[in-house]
Amino acid sequence: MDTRQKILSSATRLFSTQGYATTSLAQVAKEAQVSKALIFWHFASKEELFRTALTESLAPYQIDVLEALSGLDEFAQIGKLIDVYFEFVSQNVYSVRFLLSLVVREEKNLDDVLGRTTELFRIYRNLLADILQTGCEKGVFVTKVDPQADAALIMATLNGILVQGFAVGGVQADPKLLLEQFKIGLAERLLAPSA
Amino acid sequence: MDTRQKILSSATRLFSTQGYATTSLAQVAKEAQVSKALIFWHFASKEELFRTALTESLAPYQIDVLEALSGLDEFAQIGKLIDVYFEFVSQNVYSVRFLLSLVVREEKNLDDVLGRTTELFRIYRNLLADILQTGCEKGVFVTKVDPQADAALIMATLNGILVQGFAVGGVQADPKLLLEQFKIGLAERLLAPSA
DNA sequence: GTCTATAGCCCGATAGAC
DNA sequence: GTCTATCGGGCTATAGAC
Repeated sequence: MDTRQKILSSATRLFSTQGYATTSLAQVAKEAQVSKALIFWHFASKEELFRTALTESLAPYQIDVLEALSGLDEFAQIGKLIDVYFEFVSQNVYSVRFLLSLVVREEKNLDDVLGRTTELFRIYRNLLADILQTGCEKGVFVTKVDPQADAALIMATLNGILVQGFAVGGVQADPKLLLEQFKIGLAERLLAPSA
Repeated sequence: MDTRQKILSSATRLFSTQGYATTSLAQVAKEAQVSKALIFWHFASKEELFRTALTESLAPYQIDVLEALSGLDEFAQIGKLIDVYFEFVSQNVYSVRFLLSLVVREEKNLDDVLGRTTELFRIYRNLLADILQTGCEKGVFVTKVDPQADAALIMATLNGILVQGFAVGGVQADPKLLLEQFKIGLAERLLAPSA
């Protein structure tokens, strides 16, 4: 890994756990094992480093899940989608936590960076809504479904489980367990008595 | 409002929107219309100001909902509990957002302050679990229920909706709408075909 | 490209007058 | 209780040698 990348990955890790203001360039330099001044050779300012780190850590974000869904019935597709979402989050804890902290605080003007995320979010939700609608039309789901609203609700639940997973403090249940419980609930609601 | 309170309320507002590190005492002083030094007369350090602000804004947190629940059947109780939770959050957006940001970041050693919150959270969840169990035993809920897990799941969903409400960015649906959708789903699952 | 050294600023905190 | 003035330190960013 070249120096620029070393700086970037250190910056990403530190910014994501400590936030922008709390993280000093001295800290980044130390972790990346370079001098402070070198950071300024690669990046014009702390802010540019921040934006670059954020953007690059966002770049690999994509949900190409379509092929994984083929051959499954609509209910299994939803289950798969949920699993993919959580696998994705687990593998990107740092930047997910990072983005979440940006959302919770009203930090800086990051609408441009956050835009990429909300777009992914929207795509994912629409995918979910499509599956719900198709499953409903096909008769796979017996219950009446409001595709858009229910998709948004599923996303909300997933995010809720996710956030509870962050609260290391104590009360929270195991996210994996909650996830399974959630799927059971979905099955009971969507597939209903007959199934 | 006396000076100490002015300082505290300015601090709460600023800390909650900007975070601890990003907020300077100069800023607090300016907003509270006092001098920086005066802050140090009332509070030993920035950290003490922070903890005091947090604790005091947490003090009114209590969910005395028991009387509001009496006379309702178990399903209505859950609905009521959900409404109360959201009303509560709506009326405390600042500090809720604040606490959430503390959870998302691994900021400082706030386990003591956060403890109060997690305790409330646990109480609320247990209340929910109790109602679920009672409703199940009474036969109000037809579906098999795992009280603890399902209660945690309901909490997760509520929090998820809440977080999505924070993401002002654009995609999110109206929290109130999601909430209604959630209740419908609960009804379909818990009360089932007969009811 | 990488370093050391340092300028210049803002912060938290203190001293001391009123 | 409230202020002004100021300290020591850490920060971002720059200058300049190698």
